[in-house]
Amino acid sequence: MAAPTGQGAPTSPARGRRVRSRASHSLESVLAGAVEILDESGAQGLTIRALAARLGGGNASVYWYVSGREELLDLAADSVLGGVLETTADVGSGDPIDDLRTISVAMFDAIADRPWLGAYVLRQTARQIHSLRLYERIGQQVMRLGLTPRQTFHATSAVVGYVTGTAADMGQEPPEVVVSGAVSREEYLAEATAQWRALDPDEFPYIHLIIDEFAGHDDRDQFIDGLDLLLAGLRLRANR
Amino acid sequence: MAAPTGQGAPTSPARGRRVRSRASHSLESVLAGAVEILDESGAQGLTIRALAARLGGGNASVYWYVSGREELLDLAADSVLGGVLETTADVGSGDPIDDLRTISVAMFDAIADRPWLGAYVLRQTARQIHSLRLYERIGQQVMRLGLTPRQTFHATSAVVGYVTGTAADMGQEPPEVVVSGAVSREEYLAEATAQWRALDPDEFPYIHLIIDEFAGHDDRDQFIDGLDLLLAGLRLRANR
DNA sequence: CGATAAAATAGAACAGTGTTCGATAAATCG
DNA sequence: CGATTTATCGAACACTGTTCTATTTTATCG
Repeated sequence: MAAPTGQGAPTSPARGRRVRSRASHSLESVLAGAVEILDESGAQGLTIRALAARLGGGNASVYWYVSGREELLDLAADSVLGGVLETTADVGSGDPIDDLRTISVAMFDAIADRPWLGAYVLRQTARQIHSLRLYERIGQQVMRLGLTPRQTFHATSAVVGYVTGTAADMGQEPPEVVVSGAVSREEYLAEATAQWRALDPDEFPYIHLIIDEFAGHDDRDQFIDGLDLLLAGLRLRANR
Repeated sequence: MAAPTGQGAPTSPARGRRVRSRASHSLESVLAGAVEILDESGAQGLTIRALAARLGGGNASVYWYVSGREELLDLAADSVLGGVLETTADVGSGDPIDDLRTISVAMFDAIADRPWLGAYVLRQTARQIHSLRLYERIGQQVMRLGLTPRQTFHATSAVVGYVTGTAADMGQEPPEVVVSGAVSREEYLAEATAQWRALDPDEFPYIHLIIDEFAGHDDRDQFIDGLDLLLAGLRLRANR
């Protein structure tokens, strides 16, 4: 009745001399298939039926490994974050704020080109074990700054909030016309900036000041620049 | 469900006086109804049928005012942000960073108790006029710091990213069991912290350091504390 | 071994969704 | 008044997540 939603790998299915008349999955293969679909066609493209078809089985089989679509998305996001955990496994021996920066950038990179990820990352740590560990790892760097528990908690939340918020914003699912390929990404951006240029300069001085920057900006640079603002403020507080 | 008047004989033109046999809407009433439903039952509760029923008309009528559900959500979110725009109308004559703080907090307050808002705010400025103006207003405060266009753009994006990211995170739609009322919010939180407390202290020192803070924390305080970190870093850069 | 229980798989059906279509009523205007 | 535009609405379509039940495969154990 209860599906093994936590971590347990179902007993190995890979053996058998007889030809299978039924498909055979595992939590890992289900999540891998989900991530594939998500990467290809976004969160909207991940339907239970599409996933079942990719796995070569029936729809209902997915529900053996996952309680529903929501948990599927949470776990798929969490599985990707496992990669970030590995990438940053050895971080933690340098300057605390430098280490914080390293982890944050790694996290950003993971989310940046996965538009679907932002919305499901660090949502339900009860079922997202990798997310929890990543949160812990970030918190540990902040701990080394010697602040109070309260300050440590707030600073960690601020960093996580900035990273996920900015990454989610930048990795936003493009409109369907772009996904479908009817309009190229460049055309779409050109039209957006054109619309901004048409705004009244007296009413929108800021937009007009930064429009050229916007038109040719790099998301990653922008993210890191903002992150450094936050970390500068944090360093200031730590040295007080 | 039924039409307000005279559903029995739709085509009968009632002798002396005309009887309205059809509902009549407007974009404003459609968005207002949408916001009502969103406030009551979250993004998942906003279905076209539920909205049409509240407006007392047919489903298809909604599509006269809005291209689809996606645009409906974008516009509903934008209409709420109009309130923030009014609240902060007179901001802009004090210390730039203080003003930035004021606007950010106003924006946070608007999103905080509207779990659905976070995901749709500042998404499609092409159709979200209030969002665009709010973005402009934030940018104008940053402009006053006398940074380069590039720095101004990055700093503005950082503030917006932090505010929306943190607010969206904090205003997350609670699990269905909480929404439905099967489990109270306190019980849910108690269970979550209990699960954290059960973690190995050697492996999760950070979690154990902050668990008491987490259990009794106030979202708003936490948000403002983190915001001040970011603004401190910004002030540092401005004075350089 | 073989029987019995448990773990997995899958087809079909259910209730609900966003959206489109065509008909039609109401408002507008010459 | 008639003609045209604006707005409303029921019905239908294609698709969704999910559940039910039956069935197959694997593990357990006397």
